[in-house]
Amino acid sequence: MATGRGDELKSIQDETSKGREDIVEKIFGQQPDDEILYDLAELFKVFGDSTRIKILYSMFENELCVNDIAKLLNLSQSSVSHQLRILKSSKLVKFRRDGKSVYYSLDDEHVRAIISMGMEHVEE
Amino acid sequence: MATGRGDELKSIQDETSKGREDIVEKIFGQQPDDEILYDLAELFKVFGDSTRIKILYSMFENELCVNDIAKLLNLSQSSVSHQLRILKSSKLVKFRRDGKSVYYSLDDEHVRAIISMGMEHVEE
DNA sequence: ACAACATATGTTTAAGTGTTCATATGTATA
DNA sequence: TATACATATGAACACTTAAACATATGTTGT
Repeated sequence: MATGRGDELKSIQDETSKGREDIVEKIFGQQPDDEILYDLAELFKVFGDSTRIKILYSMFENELCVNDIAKLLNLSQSSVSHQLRILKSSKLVKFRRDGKSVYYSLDDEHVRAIISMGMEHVEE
Repeated sequence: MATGRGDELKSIQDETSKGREDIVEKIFGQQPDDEILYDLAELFKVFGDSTRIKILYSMFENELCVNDIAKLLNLSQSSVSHQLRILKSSKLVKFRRDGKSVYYSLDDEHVRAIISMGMEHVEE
C-alpha cells in the first residue's frame, strides 16, 4: 500500500493504513470468543420479544403463576407457558410449585438491571 | 367461586382466589404502556443477533470504520453496512465521516452497560 | 380411582429477518 | 471529469420463530 518510502509521513501513516491494521489487530485480541458472543446474542434475543418482555416486566416486583400472567396480559395459557419455558432455559426466571399452581419470578438482579437499562435507553 | 359463607376462611381466601385478583389488578396498573414495552423489546431485538453483538463489542473501546469491522469480523462490507444501519436507527451507535471512511462508535454508556450486564449473566 | 383444575408440550403455519449479490451514492485524487 | 476507493441501499432467498390448537402430564379433593 505504501508507495515508496516517505519517512516524513510516518506519523500520518500510523493514523491511516498501518495504524488501522494495528488497531484492528489489537481489537481482534480483545474480542471474547465467538461462543460467548453467540450466547450473549441468544440472551438478548430472549428479551427481544414483546410478549416475553411483558411477562418479565409483570414479574418485576412480584411472583406470578401462569394463570395470573395469562389473565393479566390477555394471552393464552399455552403461549404463556411456551414463553416461560424459554425464559426458564435462559435462566431469566425461577419458579416454585405450590399445589396446582407454579409461581414464577425473575431469577436475579441482572435480569432487573438489564430491563432497567433498556428502559432508560428507550425512554430518552 | 366461594361456596357458602365460610367467614373463618377469609384470610385463606385472600391468599388464594380473591387475593390473586387483587395482585393481578395491582400489577396491571403498574405495567408500562404496551408501546413502551414494545419499544423495549425492539431494542433488545437489535442486541439479539450475533453479528450485531460482535460489531457492538468491537466498538466497546474504540471507534472503527466499516472496513475495519468487516476485516476484523470477517464479514462482507454489505453485511456490516446493513447491520450498522440498524444499530444507527436504534441509537446504539454514532458515527462521523472522515474523508472516504465513516467511523462508528457506541452511542452512550447505556449501550456499554447493557452489554456488560448481559456478559455477566452469560459468564455465570 | 375419578373428576376438575393448572401447567406443559408437540405440531403446524404465517410472519419476520439476516445474508448475498448487484448496484448506487459519496469522496478524494490525478 | 474520470478513476478508484469507501460506504450505502435494493431485492431475493433461506432460515428462524411466535401463536394457535390439540393433547399430555401433574396435582388436589372426593
